[in-house]
Amino acid sequence: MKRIFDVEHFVEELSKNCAITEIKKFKKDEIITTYLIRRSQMFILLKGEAYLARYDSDGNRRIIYYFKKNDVFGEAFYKIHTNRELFVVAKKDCEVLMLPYDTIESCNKDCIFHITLLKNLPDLILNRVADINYRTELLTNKSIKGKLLSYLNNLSIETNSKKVEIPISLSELADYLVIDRTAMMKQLKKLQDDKIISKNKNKITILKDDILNGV
Amino acid sequence: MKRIFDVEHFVEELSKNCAITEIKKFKKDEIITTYLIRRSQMFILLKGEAYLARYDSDGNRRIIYYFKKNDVFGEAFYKIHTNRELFVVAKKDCEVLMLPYDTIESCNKDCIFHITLLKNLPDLILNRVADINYRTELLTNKSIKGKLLSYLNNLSIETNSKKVEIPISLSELADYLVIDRTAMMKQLKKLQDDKIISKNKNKITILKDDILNGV
DNA sequence: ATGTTTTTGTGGTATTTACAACAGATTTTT
DNA sequence: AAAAATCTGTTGTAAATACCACAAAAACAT
Repeated sequence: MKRIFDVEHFVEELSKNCAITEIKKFKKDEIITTYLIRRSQMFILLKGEAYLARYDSDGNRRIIYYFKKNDVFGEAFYKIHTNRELFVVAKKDCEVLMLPYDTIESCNKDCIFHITLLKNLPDLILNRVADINYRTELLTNKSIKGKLLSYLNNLSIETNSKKVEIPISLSELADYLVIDRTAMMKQLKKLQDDKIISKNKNKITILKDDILNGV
Repeated sequence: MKRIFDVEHFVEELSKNCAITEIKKFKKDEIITTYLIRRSQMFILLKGEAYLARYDSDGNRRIIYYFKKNDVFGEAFYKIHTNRELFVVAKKDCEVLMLPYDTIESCNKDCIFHITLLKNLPDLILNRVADINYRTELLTNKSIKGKLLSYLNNLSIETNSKKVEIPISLSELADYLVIDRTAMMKQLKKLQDDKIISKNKNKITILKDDILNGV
């Protein structure tokens, strides 16, 4: 497994050397940024959790992504061609590193902070891309059963174990897979009835060898 | 709209100066690469069309992405944590630039080819990310109607016109939106009955002002 | 030009899913 | 420690969707 550069740790050590670094703190539910206009800014989440969401005209919230530590975000990752505003909101108290594009490169040549950051930025971005691709692949399943089994199968491979623990709440999982929570519960029950999995709260044991068979 | 660096044009002009550049041609239906093992290679599509697909044990093909000119792809964009192989296949005859990671930076310092490429790679990647995010956002719609209207609305904003032409076949669109084609046709018909759109083949006119309202 | 493949289009039906309503358990906030 | 909020779990029902079969139109290949 590829080791991920830990921005938080690195920032603590080196940010004092750099004059233009800006770290902002956000309380739960505060808006970190929006994607409506170009800001030529990138953000790296140092602490806490956040999500990217869209609010439709009925006030319904649709969550597009959950961001975790070391995740990179900002409007640079989006085409601005939509009339609905995207918000990044702090899910828990957050600490965010703000990176204006233009100054990323223009900082003092000897600034070890920016040199190191620049060197690691592509990896951070690629890591983020892998996350997005991973989710997209889950979403290319047409059925709830397919989404669930793909998700569980991936978890199982990642942890190299048939016993997996879903790291988010089942409510969030339903959001993440873009399915109705209660419909998901029914499928989870059916998977238990069919002896494909066993389950206790968010702890799930995969009982079959190739659960993706026939999905 | 951001101008995209055209790799094909650039390659034609400069690749002769570089010894390690490799361009490969693929015939329709040939496999360009797989994502099962780490290859430390990145690919840029210069000509033609390709798609990323997964084949399940029943031999069913599930298309994850369609790649177009200037698109960057490779296993670097994926976590390798799945036991199902991903293939990139030429949809039409293709020309592909192959970039081994390690040599991207290690080529002769004066090689203008690699210097230019390196400078533009982040943009190419970000552009690809925007595409992926765009699709993910479409897929976060729970209903066929929502997916269709989001898609049409985006097309309309992009072209700044109420009359849009779907650039792919309706079959491919259904794949792209991960919905059954015939179910999609029914929704398209319903949208016409409800006077939200009018349609002739793949030419669609949006009749309402805010079609996303209530989606 | 002719046969082949792909695409568009429609209708029927079984299945899946979303939605609503609710209650107890668990977690978080005050 | 109490109150509030979130989460898990279940049920019933209406609505949406996938799947099947089929035919005409269009695009493509020989």
